[in-house]
Amino acid sequence: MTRPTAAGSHASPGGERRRAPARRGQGAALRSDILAAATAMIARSGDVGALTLRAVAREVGVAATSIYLHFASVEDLLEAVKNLRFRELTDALATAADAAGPDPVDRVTARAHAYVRFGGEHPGEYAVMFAARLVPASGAMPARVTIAADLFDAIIADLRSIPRPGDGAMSEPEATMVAFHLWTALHGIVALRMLRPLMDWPPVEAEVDDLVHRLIGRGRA
Amino acid sequence: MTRPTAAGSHASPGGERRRAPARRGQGAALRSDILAAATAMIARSGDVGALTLRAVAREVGVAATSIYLHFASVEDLLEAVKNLRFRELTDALATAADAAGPDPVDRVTARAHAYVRFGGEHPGEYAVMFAARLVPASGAMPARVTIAADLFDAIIADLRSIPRPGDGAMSEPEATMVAFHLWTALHGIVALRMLRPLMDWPPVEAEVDDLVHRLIGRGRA
DNA sequence: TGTACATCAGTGAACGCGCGTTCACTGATGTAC
DNA sequence: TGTACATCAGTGAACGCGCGTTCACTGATGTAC
Repeated sequence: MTRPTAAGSHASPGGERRRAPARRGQGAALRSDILAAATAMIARSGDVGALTLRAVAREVGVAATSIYLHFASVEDLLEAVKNLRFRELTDALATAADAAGPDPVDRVTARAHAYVRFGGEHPGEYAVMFAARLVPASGAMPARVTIAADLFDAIIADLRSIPRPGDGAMSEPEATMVAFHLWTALHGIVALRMLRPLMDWPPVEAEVDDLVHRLIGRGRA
Repeated sequence: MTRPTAAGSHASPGGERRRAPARRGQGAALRSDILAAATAMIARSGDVGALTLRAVAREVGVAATSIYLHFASVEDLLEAVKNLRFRELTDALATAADAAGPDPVDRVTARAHAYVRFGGEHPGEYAVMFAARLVPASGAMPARVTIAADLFDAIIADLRSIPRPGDGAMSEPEATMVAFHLWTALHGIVALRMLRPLMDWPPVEAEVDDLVHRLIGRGRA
């Protein structure tokens, strides 16, 4: 049986799929192919160390050196993947809050559920987004930090507009503290469920609901 | 200047320290030397991938093959290190609870502080303890799981003995849920402070105190 | 309309490195006779 | 008291592998004249 040749690629003697060169002016297409392949590999492994330049090149069906046409190094590529996924996460939270309507408790709860849903559905990507060397290579703040700051402010604003009869609204310091609690606790939920899949965790929706209610100072649901 | 030769070791032509062979019957000494070196390397890097058999052998001052005298593989060695550190963490929590006296809120709070203190003081080891392949290599439960289960039960017992005037003690399901909240939130605090050292986090003691009070249903401290 | 040339989108061989693991070997030190 | 031997605690060379990165090169395609 002769192998059919897919449009835009052909089988090499070794059997690997080889990507057809882009048309003139379409060189940037390789860049997104590389990003997509790197993301797929990360999604599978959840391991920063498993993302090697040569493995990405193999996955894309391109010479290892071709990666350098678009990324200066493996770290560069990894940083680009992280930023894309980070944007995706913040977008998911914003969308969830919008869909939840005007009630601040609903909005905060919706974001919390969206956060753990993202982590649960993209464990490998989530792990890599938050993976880091203990000693960071450069002291520069990545772009995603400011994106996260906006999100943080939006959550604090929602927390402060929660009506608490007889107790008054949250102060800014209190809301900030609760926002930190939310983030750390949700990260813990995602991370530990990922790292300890054999534990019998409570149902995740119930856990998040109960957590949010306790943190914002309401009684159990 | 002739190099002085340390007791129990001598300098090789290459300049590396070389460990003197153990005396007869003392072969197990190498095992603890290997564990100590592996722990030190992990403490420095916080990265499972950085722990290579050859690097450990270099650190100990021994031939790479000598590792095999005590560990079947790198994974074996890593597992041994993890179990040691895990025992250390659970011991620290038990000690903190004992020192806190009989009040259940004090005991839970003391354990929470001990947890984040352990993580803050041993970030590399903590990271490795909770590092895992996304797909675990073997389906077998490590020994540390049962240790953790005992600790979990102790915390649940403390939570259930917290007096709540007018509300009654926590039910077992409620206490279990709160124990999960505590663990995930504390893990989040340790992990995110480690992974995002440039963020301006709140003072950790205040964060933990506030978190514990919210989770157990008391007002702010 | 032709054609020389510049540019684009890559390729392929080679480098030196550190890795886990194997294999047969080596000294020193106890111990049985 | 000697001495042969077993055991202990390692060693050292070698293997094949995948890695990041370098370097000079190659076709195809557009474009100026």
